[in-house]
Amino acid sequence: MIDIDPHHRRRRKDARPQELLDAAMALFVEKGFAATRTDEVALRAGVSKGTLYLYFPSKEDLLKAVIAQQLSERIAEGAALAAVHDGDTAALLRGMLVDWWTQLYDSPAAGVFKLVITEVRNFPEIADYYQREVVARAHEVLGKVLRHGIDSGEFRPVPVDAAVHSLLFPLIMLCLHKHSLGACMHGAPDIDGHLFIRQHIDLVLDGLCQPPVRPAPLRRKI
Amino acid sequence: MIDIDPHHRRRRKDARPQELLDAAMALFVEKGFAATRTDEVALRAGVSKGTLYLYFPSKEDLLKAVIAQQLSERIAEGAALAAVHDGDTAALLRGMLVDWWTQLYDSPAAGVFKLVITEVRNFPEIADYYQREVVARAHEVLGKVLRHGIDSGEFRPVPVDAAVHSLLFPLIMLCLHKHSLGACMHGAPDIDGHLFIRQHIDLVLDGLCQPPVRPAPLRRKI
Amino acid sequence: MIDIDPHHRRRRKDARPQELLDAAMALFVEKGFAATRTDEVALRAGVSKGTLYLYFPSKEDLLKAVIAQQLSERIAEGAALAAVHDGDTAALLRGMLVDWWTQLYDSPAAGVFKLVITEVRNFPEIADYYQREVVARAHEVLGKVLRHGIDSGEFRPVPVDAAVHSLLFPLIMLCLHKHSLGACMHGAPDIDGHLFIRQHIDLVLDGLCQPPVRPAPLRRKI
Amino acid sequence: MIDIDPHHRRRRKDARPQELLDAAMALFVEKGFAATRTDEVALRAGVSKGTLYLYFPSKEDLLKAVIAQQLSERIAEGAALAAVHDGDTAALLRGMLVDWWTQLYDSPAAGVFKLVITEVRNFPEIADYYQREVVARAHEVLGKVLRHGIDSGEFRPVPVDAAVHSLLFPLIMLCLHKHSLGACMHGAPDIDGHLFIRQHIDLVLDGLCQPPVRPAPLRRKI
DNA sequence: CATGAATGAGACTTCATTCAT
DNA sequence: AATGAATGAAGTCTCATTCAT
Repeated sequence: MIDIDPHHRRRRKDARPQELLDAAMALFVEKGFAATRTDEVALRAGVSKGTLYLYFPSKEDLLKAVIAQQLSERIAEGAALAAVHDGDTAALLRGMLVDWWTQLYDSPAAGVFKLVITEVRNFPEIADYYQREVVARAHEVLGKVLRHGIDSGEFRPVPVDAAVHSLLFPLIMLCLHKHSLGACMHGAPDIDGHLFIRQHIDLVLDGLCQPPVRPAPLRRKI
Repeated sequence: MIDIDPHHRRRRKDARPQELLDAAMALFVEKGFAATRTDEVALRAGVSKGTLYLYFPSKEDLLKAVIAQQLSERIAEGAALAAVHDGDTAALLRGMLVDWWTQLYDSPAAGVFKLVITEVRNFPEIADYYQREVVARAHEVLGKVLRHGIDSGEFRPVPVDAAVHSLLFPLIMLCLHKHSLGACMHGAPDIDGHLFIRQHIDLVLDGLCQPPVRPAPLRRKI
Repeated sequence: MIDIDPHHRRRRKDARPQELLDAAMALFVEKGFAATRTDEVALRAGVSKGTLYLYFPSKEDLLKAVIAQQLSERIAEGAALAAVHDGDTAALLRGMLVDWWTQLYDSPAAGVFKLVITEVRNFPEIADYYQREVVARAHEVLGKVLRHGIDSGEFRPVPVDAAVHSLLFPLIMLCLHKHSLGACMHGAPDIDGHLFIRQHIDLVLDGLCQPPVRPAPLRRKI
Repeated sequence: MIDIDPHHRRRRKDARPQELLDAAMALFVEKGFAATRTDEVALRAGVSKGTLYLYFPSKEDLLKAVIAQQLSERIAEGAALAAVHDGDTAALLRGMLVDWWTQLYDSPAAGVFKLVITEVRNFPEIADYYQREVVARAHEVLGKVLRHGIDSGEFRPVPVDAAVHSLLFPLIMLCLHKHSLGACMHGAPDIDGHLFIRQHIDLVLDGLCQPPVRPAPLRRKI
C-alpha cells in the first residue's frame, strides 16, 4: 500500500490503541472473550500480533480497557443528555431515555452490555467498576426523576427501584438482543429497536402517571 | 467411596447424562462455554474426563444438549402453567407470569438465558431452535392474552408485540442479572427477584388497563 | 442372541483365541498396529473389549501372537510342500515355488509380510524370530536347490544368495502389494497374482536375453 | 546454541519446512506414522512442537507432504537418468537401473516405499498419487525399453508387464528390507545392497538356466 | 467366563506471549 | 515502533487397560 500522506503513519500510530480497542470490542462482543484470538484482534486492527502487546500488556488487560473505555464514554454521554432535558417529569423522562438509548442502541457501544454480562463473573474487577460507575449512577439519576414525579403528584407512588428496572431492563435487553439472537436472524421478522424504545417508554409511562383527572367538569357542579 | 448398594453402578450409569448436563449447565453459565474446561465438568459431575465422552461426543454437543434440554423442559412447564390460570385477563396475566417466572428464577434453568445470549452467535443452530421453540411460542401465548384483554376492553389498545417485550424483557434480564452481576455482589444491596417480578408486572399492568372512570361519582358524594 | 446348539457356547469359547487372532491379523494388516483399536479387534471377533484381555495380556502380546502363529503355520506348510516335489531341478523349483506361493497369496496369511515389515522395528523380538525361523530357513531350502542345480550343470553358476532374493523378493512384494496399493485400486488395472507368480519364475529361470547365437556355426564345422 | 550469523533466524526459517520434512520422513519410516509423536518430529528438527504447526496444518498433512516431496524428487531423478544412457538395450537397462537404484538405495528416500506400503490404506489420496505419478510412469519407461529389446530381437518375447515387476520388485524389496528387518540386524550377515542390485539385474537379464543345449546342429544330422 | 462402564495417561492441536530482527 | 517466527503451557479428545457386576 502506497501512502502519499506524510502524516499518515504518524496519525495511524496515534490511532493504534483506539483501533485495537475497537477491533477488540467488536470481536469480544461477537464471539466472547475466551473465543476471540489475539491474532484476530490484531488482524482486524490492521497490525501484527506483536504490536498489540506494545499497547496492552495482556489479553485480559485489553478486555478491561475495552470495557472501561466504553463505559466511561457512555456515562459521560448519559450525563450530558440528562442535563439537556426539561419540561414536566414524564416528558423529561421520555425525552431523556429515548434520546439516550436510541443513540446508544445505534452505536457499537450497545455491545458492552453483552460483554459485561458475559465476562463479569470471570473478571470481578469489572463487576466493581460497572456496579459503581454505571449501575449506581444510572439508578441515581433515574430514581431522582421518578421520585420527583411521584412527589409532584405526576406519577403514582410506585416502588422506585423496581420501576427503574422496569424502565431500563428492556432497553438493555434490546441491546443484548441486537448482538445475540438479533444478529443471527437473517431475514426473519425482528425487533425494530427505535420503535420499541418509544413504545416501551410510552407503555411504562402511561402506567406510572396518575389517571387523567376527568372529574374536573363534575367538580364544577360542586 | 464405599458403595453398599449392589446396583450402584447401574444406578449411577442411568443418572450420568443428567449429572453431566447439570454440571455443564452450571459451569457454562458461570464461566462461559469457551472458558470451561471439560475436566471441570467431569469433576463436578463426579466422573473422570473420559467418562464425559462416553455420553457426549464433544464439548460442543454437550453445550447443545444442555440448552436443548433446559429449553424443552422450560417450554413444557410454561405450557402447563398457562393452562392452569383463569379469571379476568389482568389476573390471568399476573398469576401466570408471576408463577411461571418465580419458579424459573429459582431454578438453575434461569441460567439458560445467559447461555443462549452468550453462545448463540458461535452456534447458529442454537439460534434456530431458540427462536422457533421458545421466542415464537412465548410470544404467541402472551400476545394472545394481551389481544384478548384489548378486545374485551380491559386493556388499552397498546402495540401488542412491544408490550410483550416490555413484559418479558425485564423478567429475562432478572435471570441474566442473577447469573452475572448479581452473582458478583457479595453483601451489596441487590435485587429481590421475587419482589421485583410482582412489582414489575403490577407496574406494566396498571399501564395496560384502562384508567378507572368511576372516581368522579364517588367524589361527588364528598 | 438365542443359541439352540448346546455345544455352541463351548465351541465358540474354544474358538475365541483363534477368532481374536484372525480379527487382529486382518485389522493390523489393513490399518497397522498402532492405528488399530482394541475395540475394533474385539468387535470383529464378536466379543467384548474386556474378553480380549482374558486371552491376551496386552495389545502388544496380541500382535506377537498373531505374527508367531502365522509364521509358524507358513513354515510348516512350506516345509511340507518342499518335500513333495521332484523331477529336474528347474521343474522342482518351479513346482515348489508356484504351489507354495499361490496358496500363500490366496490366504489371509499373505498379510503377514506387511505386518512384519511395518512393525519389526518397533518390536525387535519379532525381528529375531522372523530372521531365524523364516528368512534363514527359506534361504536354506532354496539355496540348497539352487546349489544342486548349479552343481548338476542345470543352472548357470550364479551367486546363490542373490538369486534366492531375486526369486523370492517379487513373490513377497506381490503379497505386500495385495495388502497395500492393490487394496486401494478399485477398478483400475491391477496385477493378476497367480499369473505373475508363474511368469516371474519362468522369467528368472530363463532370463530376458536371447541365448548367444554364435556357437551353432562353430559346431557345424565340426 | 550460539549463533553468530545475524541472519540466522531468517536462514533457519527458510530451511524449516525441509528440516521438518526430513525429520518426519526418518521417523515415519522408522516407527510408522501412527506411532510417531509430533513432538518427536519437532525435536528431531530442532524446533518446538508448536513450530511444526506453523508449517504444516496437521500431522496428516505432514505425512502427505513427506511422501509427495520424496516421490516427485525421485521421479525427476529417474527421468533424468533414463535420458542419459544408451548402447544396446541390455546395457541400457543395466546401466539405467543400476545407477538409479544404487543412488536411491543410498538416499533416505529409500524409506518412502515402506511409508507408502504402510500408510496407503489409511490415506487413499496417497494411493492415487503414487499409482499415477510413480507406478504408472516407471512402468511406462521400463516397459518401453523392454518392448524395444524384444522388437529388436535382443530379448526373448517375454510378457512385458510381468518382466517389469520381476525387475523392479526386488529393488523395491531391497529398500523395504533396509528400513525394516535390515535395520534390526546388528552384526548379523545381511544383504549388500549395491552388490545385489547388480547381481539381480544380471540374473534377470541372463536367467538361471543354462541356455538350451543347441539341438539345431544335432537335428540337421538327423 | 463375559461384559462394558470407567479410568487417566498421553496424543494432537491451539494460542497467548515473547523477542530477535 | 513494528514485525512475525518461535515457544510451550494448556486444552480437547482417544484409547489401552481395569474391574465390579
